[in-house]
Amino acid sequence: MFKLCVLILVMSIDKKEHIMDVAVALFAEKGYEGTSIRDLAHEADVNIAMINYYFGSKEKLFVALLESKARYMRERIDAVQNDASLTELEKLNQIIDGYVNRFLSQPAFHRVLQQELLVTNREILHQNVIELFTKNTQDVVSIIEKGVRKKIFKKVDPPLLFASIIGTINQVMLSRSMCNILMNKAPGTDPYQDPELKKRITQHIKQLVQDHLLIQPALQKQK
Amino acid sequence: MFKLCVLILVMSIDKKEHIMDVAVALFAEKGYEGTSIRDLAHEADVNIAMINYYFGSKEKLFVALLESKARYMRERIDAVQNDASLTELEKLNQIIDGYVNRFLSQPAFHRVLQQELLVTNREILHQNVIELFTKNTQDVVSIIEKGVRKKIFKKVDPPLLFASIIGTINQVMLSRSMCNILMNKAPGTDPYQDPELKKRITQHIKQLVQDHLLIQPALQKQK
DNA sequence: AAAAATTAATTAAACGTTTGTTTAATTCAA
DNA sequence: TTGAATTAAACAAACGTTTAATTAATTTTT
Repeated sequence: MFKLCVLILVMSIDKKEHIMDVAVALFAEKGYEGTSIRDLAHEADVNIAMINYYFGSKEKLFVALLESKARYMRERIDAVQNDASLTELEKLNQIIDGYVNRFLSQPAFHRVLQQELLVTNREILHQNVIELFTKNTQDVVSIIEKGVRKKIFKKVDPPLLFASIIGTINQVMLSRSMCNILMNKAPGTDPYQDPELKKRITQHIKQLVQDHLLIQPALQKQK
Repeated sequence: MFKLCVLILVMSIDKKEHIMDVAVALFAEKGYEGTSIRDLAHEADVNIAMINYYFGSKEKLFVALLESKARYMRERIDAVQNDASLTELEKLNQIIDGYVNRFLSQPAFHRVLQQELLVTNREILHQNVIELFTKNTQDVVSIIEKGVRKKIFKKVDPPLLFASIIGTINQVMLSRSMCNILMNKAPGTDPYQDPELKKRITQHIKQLVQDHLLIQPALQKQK
């Protein structure tokens, strides 16, 4: 009874968004192809026809969903990059903070994105995400290279270091049960809710990057 | 004409394996749900009914495929772990070599595995892979912890360091185009064929881990 | 302000495809 | 001649989508 009331309230605000929210959750759980419109309609408590009425088709719903939620990805690194008052390491640290925050704040959507990237065939998203990723990679790489030129950083493999940063976060988010194992939590719980997790991940990555980059880590630590 | 001959030759050796090989390639490209039995039959040049004749069902084919190919994952770390003649760092280095070799040697199957892990719903594989992953995580973690106790390693976050190792490889293999960007290659080429890639990844990860773990990296390097 | 007209939202039912699977007949090999 | 391998055809179920009818909301007219 209470659930019904909440549902009606939520739906009255914006039915389209309600459908999209349910879609993200279902796609994350079953995959895009694995989720039928009937599943979605039932779970969102709307008629099957409403989905095509609002979005046109299943694929268009998917695209709408991506464009709506992917905005949090588009926030570029420009701001950080052009801030002259920051050292290269500080820039990297801020970028790490940004990625961890964004990725962990929307685990379901993140999962949908990852799924889509692993399906080479479907071109809808691939192109867009790749493009964004290219830009981000180049930005981070150029920051690292600048640090290397300044002799602040050791000579490293910049693109692969970027892969390590992103890859660490992705790995933690790959599977809920995997995350629970990594975090030494009970198998059933939802690890992404824990604010401690975010802190732990950022700390680890920052330390990892710092150790890898700085020529005299001991000295830097003291400052 | 030549292609047809090769196909017949390959099929005559073992038709079941031929179907499974084509299935891995298709699943990797389109996903399990996105690949129809008709797709698969056409691509493998066999009758649709043959797939059910050999495997019983689409799902059983999938399980057979996983069990057949996943063996390369099951090769445990025991051998390395119990070798007393190796230092903790050397053990980690060997483990890194092992993961990079195994993951990069079968990129298509690796992609299928990753896809499956991202689908929370389907339980077929999840349980098995999780179980294996747990064991491997614990093994690597205990090696790191031993190094910490021996005061060879700094006090780090062992499970997250493991996540960084695996995550880096996974990140590189997430998308062919992404890998080409990371490797600064032409967009069309297949990066996983390049033997230089394997070398570069292992080198990077080993250096990353070493920098993160060793208390005096400068001294260690000289030895 | 009430009634009528118009537009939007919602529904159940049916549409044509495609899905995985099975059948029954046929070819092949032992 | 017997059993396995292979085929084309048909199967029911599920898929995304559309239709036509109905209800709700909004605007226009009186």
